[in-house]
Amino acid sequence: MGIRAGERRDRRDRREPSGPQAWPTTEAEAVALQERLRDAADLTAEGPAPDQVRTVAGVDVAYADGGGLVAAAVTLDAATLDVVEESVHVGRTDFPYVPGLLAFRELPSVTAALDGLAHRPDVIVCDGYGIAHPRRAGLAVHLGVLTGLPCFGVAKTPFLFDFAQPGRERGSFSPLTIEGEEVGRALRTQDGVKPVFVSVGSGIGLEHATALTLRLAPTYRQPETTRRADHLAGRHLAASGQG
DNA sequence: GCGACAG
DNA sequence: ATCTTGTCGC
Repeated sequence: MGIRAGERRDRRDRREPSGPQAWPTTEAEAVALQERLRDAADLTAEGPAPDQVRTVAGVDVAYADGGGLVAAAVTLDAATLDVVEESVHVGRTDFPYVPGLLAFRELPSVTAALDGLAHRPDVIVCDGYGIAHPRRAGLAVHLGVLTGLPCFGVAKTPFLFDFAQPGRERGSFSPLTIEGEEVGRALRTQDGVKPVFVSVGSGIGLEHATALTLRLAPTYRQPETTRRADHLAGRHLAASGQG
């Protein structure tokens, strides 16, 4: 039944042998890995400007009861926003949702879905945070390091940072800060709607991540990458019985 | 010490 | 995340 938030489990309780690359199964191991990933992220690259991005992939996960899940990856043409290809992975997770450790719950299945794509996208957009994270190692940092691709996050709700409301017009933004350090932006993608929260993961700077997010969200609050992946995962979960 | 806390 | 109907507005 997996571990629960706040629960510890020592080595001999694991079912999998503990190799050097073993995926963490306890909170302590997960935190230790994040502290190494934080240093492996490329936070200096400007990354591709929107005009240089040909394809961009969105990833998301839909959950059933008991740990069952469907991860989806959808690649879009960055210029037209047409779907180029889709991939789903039906699996499960035993890692619980713990704020700050979301990557350990979602990424194994997300990477499996990405592996199902025939072509590597130029950029990946996550549903969650990058460096706007207590250890600067959110989902997008983790996935960027794992894939070696430019990666950033677009989240829907605030996490652990300070920010002021941006102007009401599409394109307005304000900084997300942690102890005075800028870790992302609250970005208004449509006039008068709640802002989304953009933070880089690895291999792309905040300027390009912001510009690409706006380009990916011409009509709705969330970028089309996230919407497409969200819908694909949900559709597939419903079709596969559970939900 | 007790909450709050991406999805 | 997920559970869920109608409803206000363009």
